[in-house]
Amino acid sequence: MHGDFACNIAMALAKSAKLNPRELAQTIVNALPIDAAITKVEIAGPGFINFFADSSAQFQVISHILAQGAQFGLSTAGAGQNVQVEFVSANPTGPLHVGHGRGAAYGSALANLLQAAGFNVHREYYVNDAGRQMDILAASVWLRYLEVCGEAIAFPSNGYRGEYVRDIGADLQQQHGTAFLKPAAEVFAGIPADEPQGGDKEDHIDALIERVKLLLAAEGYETVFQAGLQVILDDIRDDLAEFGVTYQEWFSERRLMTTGAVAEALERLQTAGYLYMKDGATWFASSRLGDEKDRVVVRENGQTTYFASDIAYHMNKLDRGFDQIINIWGADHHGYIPRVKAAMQALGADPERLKVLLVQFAVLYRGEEKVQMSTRSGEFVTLRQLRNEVGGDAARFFYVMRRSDQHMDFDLKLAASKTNENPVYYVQYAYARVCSVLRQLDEKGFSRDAALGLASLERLQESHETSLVETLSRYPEVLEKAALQYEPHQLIQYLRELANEFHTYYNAHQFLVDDNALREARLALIGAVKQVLGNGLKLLGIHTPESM
RNA sequence: GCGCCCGUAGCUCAGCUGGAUAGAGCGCGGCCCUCCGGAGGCCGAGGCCAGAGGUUCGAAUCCUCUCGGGCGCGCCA
Repeated sequence: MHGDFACNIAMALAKSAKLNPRELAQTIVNALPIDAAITKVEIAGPGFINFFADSSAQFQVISHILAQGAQFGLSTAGAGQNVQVEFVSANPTGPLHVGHGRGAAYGSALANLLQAAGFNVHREYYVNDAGRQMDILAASVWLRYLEVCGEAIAFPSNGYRGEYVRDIGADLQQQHGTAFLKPAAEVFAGIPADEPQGGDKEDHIDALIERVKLLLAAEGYETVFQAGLQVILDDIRDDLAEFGVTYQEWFSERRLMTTGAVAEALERLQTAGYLYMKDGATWFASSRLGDEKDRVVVRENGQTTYFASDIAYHMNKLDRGFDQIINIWGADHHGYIPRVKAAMQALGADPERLKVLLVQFAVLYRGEEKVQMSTRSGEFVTLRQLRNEVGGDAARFFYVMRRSDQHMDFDLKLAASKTNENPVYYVQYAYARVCSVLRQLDEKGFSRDAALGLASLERLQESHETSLVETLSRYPEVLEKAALQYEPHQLIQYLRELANEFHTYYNAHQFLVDDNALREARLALIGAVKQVLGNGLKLLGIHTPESM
């Protein structure tokens, strides 16, 4: 602010010292040792102590940045702790939509940040490939398949109606011909009416699922099920990869069930005395551990619940020895946190090891107009459409630009625009501009002498230059703070600030001057700017174009 | 009804483990070198930080209440 470093200790201690803050500050200043790196100490305002650093000490950061390159800014704050970051984890029942996009951009940026801060990061996607929703998908695929085979189907109102389901049904027909064909009359015989016919859509679809399983038998059902799962999961994987989001592991919920992990988790809860029977179901006494009420883990029909899988999943995470477990969830799941923490506690683990970060939904706009979305009718904007419309860089930038735990308005028109209204290009342009200047070197017949630049840094006496150096030197602390507070948007704020200072400098001074020492010093400075912009953008998963 | 989150410039948002004159982008009104890329820069107008109390030397920041908005309260996932 007012000094290179500021200190408020005099005000904080004024009361217990029974002195007024400025007097106390003076006493402290008088007692300070002399240090060559500090040129001046001042008392200001209500009692702040401001320290001014020697400029040559400040300039050293340029040499550090250029020497360390991509390593500059990395810290060891994480001390090699193992952190698992689980994010997106959308049900594989359809393509990712824009809501998942925010979790993807945020989770991926956060994971990169944590890694840069010295944590050992494990990125994971939890695949909900078990449960009723997947059965509904399998049934939907099969019904579309029957349509392709020529059967007349009244498609259930609660089924997955998206086009992609038709495609999967058609593929199934291509690969297996009529192997799974059954007459429509047989499929629907005795099934309770669907909602449009005055029935209950849930009863209707559940009965259909039972019928599909019966008619296809276990093996046939598995084929249809896998056809749907694999196509959709591959699509999600490709989609995320194109968005710059990759994982160390895709963790299957089904695997938890088939390996007996769910049963084992329930046994452990049983042994610990947290399970009881009521109304034919098995309940977990989560209310004893801070939850609002107890939760069912085994349904009356003998099926375990999603929550039971999640208990097993978190037990598995604990067993894998992660020091920190980070779950990134949609904000609509916030009520779910206490029961998961309760489960961890019941399993004998410290619930503090789990950190749940909530991502609020983004509301889409095209200019003034709100984009309506509805999952049930299959009318939603997919992440892929978003990327096609605005580009991956703009999408990531916009998603991460705001605090993740706050609602955001996402203006597609603005994100897609290639004008100065769009903040994405602002930062990239600064990077490209430095590249452009460096290209100009040759054209102007200058040759590079990096050593001369580093030896001439004290020539950088313009106010633009000293403040740019100050901003560059802040990068490591910004990075570390953004990581430890799980707030990538702090990094974006910083990069915008750095880009702004660079653009201002660019407009105020010529870099390619005839004075060799000054020119090289300036090139060293803007080279450092380029490096820091590049390091930051890379962590955010945004490209660094050399020209635009 | 109960619980969680949020109300900061015309708009979108930073700032929130208390600190100096509350910031940025867009929009709006002026302006910018025959010179490295004008996707840039400079200047200006624009605020009772939703409202009311409280704690404190000091509150946008912490506490309480009111008003306004979002979300959650399944043997769904």
